[in-house]
Parts: sequence; structure tokens; C-alpha cells
Amino acid sequence: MTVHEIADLAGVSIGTVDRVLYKRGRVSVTTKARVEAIIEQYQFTPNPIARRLKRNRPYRFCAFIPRRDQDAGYWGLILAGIERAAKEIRPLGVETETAEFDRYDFADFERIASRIWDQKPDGLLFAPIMPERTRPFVERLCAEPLPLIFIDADMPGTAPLSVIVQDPLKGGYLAGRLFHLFAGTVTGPVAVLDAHGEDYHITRRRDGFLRYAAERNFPVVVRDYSDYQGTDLSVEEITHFLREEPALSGVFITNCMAYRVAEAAADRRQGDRTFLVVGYDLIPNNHRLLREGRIDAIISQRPEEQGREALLTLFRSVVLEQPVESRREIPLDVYIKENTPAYLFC
Amino acid sequence: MTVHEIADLAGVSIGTVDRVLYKRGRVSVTTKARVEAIIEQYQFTPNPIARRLKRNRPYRFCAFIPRRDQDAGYWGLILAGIERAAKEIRPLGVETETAEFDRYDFADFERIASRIWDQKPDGLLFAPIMPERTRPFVERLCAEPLPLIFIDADMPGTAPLSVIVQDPLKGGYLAGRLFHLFAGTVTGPVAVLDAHGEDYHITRRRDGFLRYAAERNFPVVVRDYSDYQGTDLSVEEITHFLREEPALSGVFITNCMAYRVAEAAADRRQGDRTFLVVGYDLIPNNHRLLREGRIDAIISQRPEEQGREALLTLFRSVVLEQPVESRREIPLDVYIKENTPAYLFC
DNA sequence: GTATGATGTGTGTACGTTCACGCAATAACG
DNA sequence: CGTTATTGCGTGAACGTACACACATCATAC
Repeated sequence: MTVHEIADLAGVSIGTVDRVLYKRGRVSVTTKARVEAIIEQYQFTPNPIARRLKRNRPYRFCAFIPRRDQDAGYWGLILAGIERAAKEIRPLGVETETAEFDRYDFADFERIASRIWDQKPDGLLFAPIMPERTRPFVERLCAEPLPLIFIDADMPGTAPLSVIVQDPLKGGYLAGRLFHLFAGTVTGPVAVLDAHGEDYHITRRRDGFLRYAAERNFPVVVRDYSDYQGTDLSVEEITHFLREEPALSGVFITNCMAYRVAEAAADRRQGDRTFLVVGYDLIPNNHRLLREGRIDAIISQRPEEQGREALLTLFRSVVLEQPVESRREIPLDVYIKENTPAYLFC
Repeated sequence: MTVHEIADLAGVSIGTVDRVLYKRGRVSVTTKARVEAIIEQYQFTPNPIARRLKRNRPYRFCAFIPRRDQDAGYWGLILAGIERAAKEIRPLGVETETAEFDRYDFADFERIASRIWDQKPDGLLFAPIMPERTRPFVERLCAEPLPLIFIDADMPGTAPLSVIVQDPLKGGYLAGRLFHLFAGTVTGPVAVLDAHGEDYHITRRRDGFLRYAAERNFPVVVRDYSDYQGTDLSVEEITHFLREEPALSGVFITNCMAYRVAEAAADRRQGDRTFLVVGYDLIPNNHRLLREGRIDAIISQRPEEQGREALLTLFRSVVLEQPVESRREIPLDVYIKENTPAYLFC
């Protein structure tokens, strides 16, 4: 179906159909009704290819995430997925800009946020961390309204186009189960290092773990690092903590710093002494230590897939005007030494 | 860059540029060289959107896979991914037909294969099972040549556009490791039910398991079902086998029939008696039993993702003329009760 | 009664590519 | 020398949409 065919069927010209379609007025009520009936009857929808050609200017999307080196390279994995999708949709007339901010420097965030605001992109992919501080920015975007997709976390009370997330409670519960699996019978208490900073969804991982531990009667020692900023959870700090808790049978760390734990716990894993290390995110360091057998298990949230899907979803919604699912749940991937891919970005 | 701009720079008309681009002849050698130099200099590549509009007829892709109900619904999962991708690229002028064949009836395969051959699709997605019998068909396609993507398995000696596979050897090895994890110390021998029919890559899963077992000194009992056809590995058959092997500590089954094993082993899992069941593929039956705690672990190969990626790759290659990776390796996903999604097709 | 404005409708053009066609200029041939 | 091919190149139309513009018609105003 084309506007021409609709016009012919209605006995009018394409100009009239166009005015009806885009409510430009200047159409008599009777003609309008007739055209609308035919559009409805044939379920006419404008050809996105012709529309794309006519428009003849690129769509501009922006991916606004923490710096690729932060969280030990976690955002670099997200970025890899974004850049892959950007390449895929580029020939379809989409320009993607990636804007990275320092997640531990709010002034930097505001600076870059206002730059993005000024250039008014056609769609935005955003990681809503630091929820209480970035909320005004998000609310301004929603008011615009500007097509918005959240990645990695949600921000309750806002209504973006779509959200791509993983269930942190289930993840923590799964971590508990993995502990159980690896340890057989847990002898000493398990430490949970909850290094979340302002990311409250990370704390939910701790809650999930505690739930499992309660069900199975694990003793648990929780160490809260709510003032955690970046990579400041040092090997020394962890070593110090481990020295205070000599009876521990292992550590579950709620963020991506498992490699630091593995470093600090190296002496406890000598020979046949078991000391379990379970954490999150297959970042380069964790990937290496997992392959070396120095980390037992890593839960992953497919960061490359999240980045790619977010951008493709934006494309489908904004350019193709397809309906998109408002929430995409990422499965909980378990990586142990034996299923860790040889290279990242496989 | 457009053909117009190229033409202006070369001091010719767009018709001449067009003849150079598509080698239609009727261009003097000097003009040809001049135009080619400018095309090269500016890295001109025709606008796929305008091209798509001009063409004004859909691309027709065909997905040629076993019937959705076969292998206990495994192909239905693949199909779900294919259909999702089909919806996504439909507005870009791509029609996708899915043709299902009875994988245990070669005559049916040939009938449908010849129908596909006749309608000459613009691209084909094929699951190269029954390699020695389907090889002539594939070789004819490659000779055409017709853009071809393999899913689920490879066919050595042919050169399709791309292959989407998972490493079966590593998968079997991983299954061994999972046994070890769940059992702690393996007491009795482990049975490997190798029900592969003509899919030799499935037998590699057995080999991987045997490698792990050899490294850890598991005793293993292998039962070969090379004459396996469809769902004919009945609960009775497995029950009978288990009765012959009373000392078994569990079963690893190389295909998707773990749910039958779980049924047959139900009495051995009563109370605190442990009897492990590990298998492949998160098909509906395995999904259910995994959630009920009657299967211990399932290795999955992301069938929905495989189906979707295969079709999207075909699109990028044929329609957008983008280079595509010749091989895509699917990670080995591990599902245990705690990370099994509530619903399939999440 | 003429100017002004609002209303309803059709036409023309552009986006960039592709391809059929037209038309010179030159070459080949009887 | 006239006819017919061949070579080299330009032109025009079409794909479907979006939007500016033109042009009637009729009401309102002075």
C-alpha cells in the first residue's frame, strides 16, 4: 500500500492523504473521514525506506555511559556492544555518538549532560546510575520527550521507552547456590563484600545472597562499602579484612572487583586449601583469573549484548516506528573456568 | 557522497558513473579510470536506502530447518528467534519464509529442498544436519552461489557466508565439570547416553565428557544410540538401562532428552538420594524439570539468539552488503534451577 | 463591488539509485 | 558515398514520501 493507492481509492490526491496522515488541516470533514476509513481498512503505514530517503538527514543517537575504563573496564564491554550496533545501523542513516562521563565526578556528568541536551539527539541510551543525582536530567529528557533507553539499571518513577536489566536479587541468590555447589558443605562463614557506592541495585545482590544463606543456614559476614568510589577497594584493604576473619570459607563480592579479592586471597588458595571467590562481571581481569583458576565463578549480565540491544531497540523504535518491549530481562550467565570463552567479545 | 557528486567531480554524468560502477561497458578507458579514481578516493558506496527504494521488490529469505516440534521443541526455539528477526527486518523490505522438514524423513527433506531451490530465495538459513545426505543440496547452493548461513552445526568442506555454532567438545568437558561440582566426589560410575543419530557434532559432546572423566578418573559407562531417531529414546528404554547399572551416580545425556532421563531416574532421586541428571538444551520439558529440581543442570546454546542472529547476519550481508564474520561462536550457557528464567523466550 | 482572507484540493519537486532509452560521433562495409 | 553498427555519453523516469506551493471557491469586510 502506498499513499497513491490510498488516494486513488478515496478519489483524492496524495496531497490530501498526506494532510490527513499528518493532521495538517485544510481537509473537509467528509473527505477526512473517507480517507481515514481507507487507511484503517488497509492498515496503511508509510514505507520507512521511502521516508528515510526523503528525510535525507541522519538520525543522531547518543550513548551516555560511564567512562570505558571505569568499573575495571565493565563499561568498555558495554561500549563494545554499542559500537558494534552503531556499525550495523550506520548504513541505514544513523549516526551514533558515545559520550562517556566520570561516574565519580558529578560535575563532569553535568557538563557532558548539558552538552548532550544542547545537541538534541533523536534518541538517547543512558545508564541511570547515581539515581538521585541524575534524576533531574532524566526527568527533563522524559518531559521533552526524547526517546530514552535505560541500560544496566532502572530508575523507578520514570517511563523510558525501554529498560534492559538483570534481576540482582536472583543473581545474589544464584551466587549463594554457587557457593554451596563449590563448597559442598560450607565450613566457615562466607563474607559478602557489598561495594555498591550509590548503585542500590547492587545491594540487592547482597540481599539475594543473604536469602540463600538464610535458607541453607550459612553463616555470613557482611562488609558494607557504601562509600565505594571506583577502584578504591584495594588488595591491601581486602587483605586486612581477610586477616580479621581467618575462619572464612570464601568471599562473594557484589561488584566487579573479584580479581582484587582473588589477589588478596591468593595465599588461602595454595595447594588443596579451598577458599572460594565468586563475583560479578566478566571484565578482562576477572576473565583472566577465571581462566587461571583463581576465581571460582563469575555471574555475567552480557554487557556487550546489553549495549547492542539497547541501540538496536532505539533504532527499531525511532527509525522504524516499531513497538518495542518496555522491559528486557537479561539472563543470569554463570561462568566457571570450563565455559569461559578464550577471548572476550567473542 | 552520491553518484551525482562523483559525476560532477569526474566531469561526467551520473549515467557514466553508473556504467563504471556496475561494469556495464560503453565507457572509454580514460573516463573509466578517472571515475574509478574518484570513487576510490572518496570511498563512495551507494546509499542502501535509495537502492532499496529503487529496487522496489522485497528480498526473500528462507529459513530451512527441522520441524518445530522435533527434538522435543528445540527447533521451535530456533524458530522463535528467526520469527523475531523476521518481524524486525520486515519493514525494511524483507520477506522471510520458514520451511520446516522432517529430519527423520529424507524424502520430505528433498521435496521441500527442491521447492526452495525453485523459488530461488535471496538468502538461505540452513541447519546442516544429516551432513552426508544433505551435502549435495548444500553444494548446489554454494555453486549458485546463494548467500547461505549455517546454524546449529557446520558442514566441513563447504564455504557458507557464515556459521553459527557452539563448541561441542568444550560443552561435554563442561558437563563433566558440572558433574564434579554437583557430586562433590563421584561415587559410582557416570553414564553417558550418546543419542546423536547422524549428528556427529553431538558425539563430540561425549568425547569432551570422556576427556574430563579421564582427567579426574571418573568411571564412565557409555551407551551409544547412533540409531537414535527423534523422540524414540523412551522412558522405558532408559529405565531398563538404569536397572542394568544400579551403581550409577548419574547420567549425562548428549542431546535434549534429559527430561526422559529425569523421568526414568525419579525413584533414584527420592529423599536425600542423589542421582545427577545433566543434559543439553533448555527446551520446554527440560525447563520445567529444571525448575522443579528434577534435572540438575542444562547446557544451552541460545537457540533463540542463534535464529535471530542468523537472519540478521543474512540481512546485513545481502541487503546492506556489509562484511560479516564468517564464524560466530555461541558461549556455553549453564542453567541450574536458580538461574532458569521464569518463562522461555525471555 | 472590490479587496482580503480562509478553506479545500491538486501539482510539482526532491531525496539517491538504477536502468532503459536517445543521440551524437566514429567505424565498418558494400 | 550512403547505409548500418558500434562506441561513448547524457537524459529521463521510477521507486514512495514529504512538503512547499498554486489555485480555485466562497465568505467576510470596507
